[in-house]
Amino acid sequence: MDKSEDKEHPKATSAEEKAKQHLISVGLYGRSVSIISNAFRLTSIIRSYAEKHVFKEFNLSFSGFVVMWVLWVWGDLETAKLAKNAGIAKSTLTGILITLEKHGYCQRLAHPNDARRVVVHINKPGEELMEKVFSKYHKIEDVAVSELTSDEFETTIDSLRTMLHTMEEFTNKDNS
Amino acid sequence: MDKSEDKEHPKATSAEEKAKQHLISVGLYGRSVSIISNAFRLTSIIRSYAEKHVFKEFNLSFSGFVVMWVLWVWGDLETAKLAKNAGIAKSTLTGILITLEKHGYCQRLAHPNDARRVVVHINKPGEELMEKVFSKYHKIEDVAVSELTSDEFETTIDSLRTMLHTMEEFTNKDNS
DNA sequence: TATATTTCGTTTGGGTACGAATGATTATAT
DNA sequence: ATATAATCATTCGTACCCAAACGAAATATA
Repeated sequence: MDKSEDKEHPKATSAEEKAKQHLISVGLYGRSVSIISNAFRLTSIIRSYAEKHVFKEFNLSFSGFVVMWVLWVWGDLETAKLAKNAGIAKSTLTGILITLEKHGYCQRLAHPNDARRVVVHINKPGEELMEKVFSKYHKIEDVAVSELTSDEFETTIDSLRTMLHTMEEFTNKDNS
Repeated sequence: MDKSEDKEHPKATSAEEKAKQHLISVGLYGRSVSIISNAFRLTSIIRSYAEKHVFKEFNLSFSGFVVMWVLWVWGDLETAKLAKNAGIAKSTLTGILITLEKHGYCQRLAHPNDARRVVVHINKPGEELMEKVFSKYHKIEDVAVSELTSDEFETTIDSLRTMLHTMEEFTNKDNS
């Protein structure tokens, strides 16, 4: 990783510059635009690349991967918590679980005490899948950060955690 | 914006810590995980909040917003370029344009020289929409970055641009 | 012990989302 | 000129995505 301190600032893309000029012209430009919209573009490009070059050969959608990832990390989970951790609606999870079960990656189990609830369990094929898929996916993450300096790397980790924490606090306020 | 240099590093969420411990246990932990997965979580939370609290009242999906945003910034655009700039497939754009046209936000026009092509034009209601929607949406962006120090802010802008540029180069290589 | 109320996962309906096949149009080759 | 190839947006089939409605089961109220 490059450690030089006089590294050039990366130029904004033409799309970013075009957007900025337009927003200035209508009096709506603010600096936060550059951060958030570039974060969206970055995650979008990583997602579509991973879908095409990693997930596809394992019959996984991006959300299917995220669901498996949560199960892999947390172990058995009820559907409500699984959906929340995966960032999708309960109703969406139902369909994704149908697909994942079809491939034998996980299975739904009856809750011992409550017949309404369902516990989702990752199967052995699912665990073996995740070891393969994650190590492939992780290489893309490594590429993405490969040009960052050490300082940029550490500062950006902190910034993303801070922004995440700010938004989690903010979005929890109107749920109460 | 806080400028103190001895600011506490934000703690990782329990999800991030749990994931890290699991990845260490299977020998797959790498530092880039923290950046990219937190970027995904951040954009996901901003997206769903904006969908619920901003876009919904204007009958806009997130992708509908992005399409309108591209039209607003770039002006008239052929469908292929519009889809590419919006980060969606051409076939997806067809459906989104049907929805947007239904609300009168934009319209398809015949290309003057080539009957195969279609030019998409933002209508006046669409422009008025974007001024209202964007200023509301932008407030969310401002909230997201509100706890960053000036240094974090500037460094993170650079980092995101660098990562975006790295991934654009990387993903263009296998298209050739 | 009936009967509301709450709390679950699932179904439903409308709208994305993609790649592949389609059909219409233009460009190129014979 | 006529056949072939290339290039468009759209349609198709499958999967995702959400909110709201649903039905089953657990809990609270009477």
